[in-house]
Amino acid sequence: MDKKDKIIRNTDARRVILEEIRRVTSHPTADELYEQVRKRIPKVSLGTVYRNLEILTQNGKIQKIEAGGVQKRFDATTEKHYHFRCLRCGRIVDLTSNPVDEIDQAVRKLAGEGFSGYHLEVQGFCPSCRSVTP
Amino acid sequence: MDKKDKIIRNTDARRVILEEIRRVTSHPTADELYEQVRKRIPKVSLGTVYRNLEILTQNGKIQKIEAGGVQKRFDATTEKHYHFRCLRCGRIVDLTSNPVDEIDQAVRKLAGEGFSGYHLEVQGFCPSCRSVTP
DNA sequence: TTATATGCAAATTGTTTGCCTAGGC
DNA sequence: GCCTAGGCAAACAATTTGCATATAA
Repeated sequence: MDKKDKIIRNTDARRVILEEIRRVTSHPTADELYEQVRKRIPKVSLGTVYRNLEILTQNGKIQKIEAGGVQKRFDATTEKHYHFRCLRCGRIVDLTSNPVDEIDQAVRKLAGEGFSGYHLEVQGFCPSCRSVTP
Repeated sequence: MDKKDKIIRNTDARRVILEEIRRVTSHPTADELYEQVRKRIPKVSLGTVYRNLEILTQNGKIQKIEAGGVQKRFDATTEKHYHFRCLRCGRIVDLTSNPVDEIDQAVRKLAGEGFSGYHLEVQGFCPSCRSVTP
């Protein structure tokens, strides 16, 4: 039996976590959710919340907002450009091709003028990671 | 004297950190830089690297790639949409207006087809944070 | 000389994991 | 009954901070 065929049980904690995240539009953090869930299941643990958020994400029920990655990275280039992050090795490369203005315009159309900047991160597998076993 | 007028000294550590980050295009993490800097200033400390990266970022000499934020956030909406993150309070709101396809297209033009997804995060101050003291 | 910067270590913060028990199917 | 999930606490990883000393200006 494949690892992905593991049976996903329908537990209280899991159901309540999903309900609570669906109740709000605030994009809660793990421990904001923990606080909410605790009102309904007082003995739930933070570990359970993290484990279930991970599982729900794997199953496409929710999404983890995960631009960024674990460690912060630094960039000597301060001009506008975009980033490609490899989902396997974590490497970041610059995307410097031309549609900068195009994206700029679309973002402006989307967000108005009340913003100070934006960050576009394209994700996928970099060439060297694409050539190894999945 | 304003806090921002603090005199920035020209120290060895600071200069070497900046040189090292400029020497590469790999968007190093703090401890990758620490390893590099250590080759030239063996007794440098990781704390110094972090402190200087922060200062260099404040001064616009480098940029911290900081989509994300410290804690991960979760989203019950799995359809494509974008996020606005308030730089003061950290709140995230969805940007769901229409130029989704426009941005999609521009990203495709930018990155080709070899990607699995992307994340657009617009940053600024949200209305309630805009109305309090800077 | 004096305020800024550093080294070092300890503290914090966010997240993950091991282990043993509970509970869904 | 078996195997996935949960609780709890300890382990981890990344980053920040306090404090005494060093150093640029």
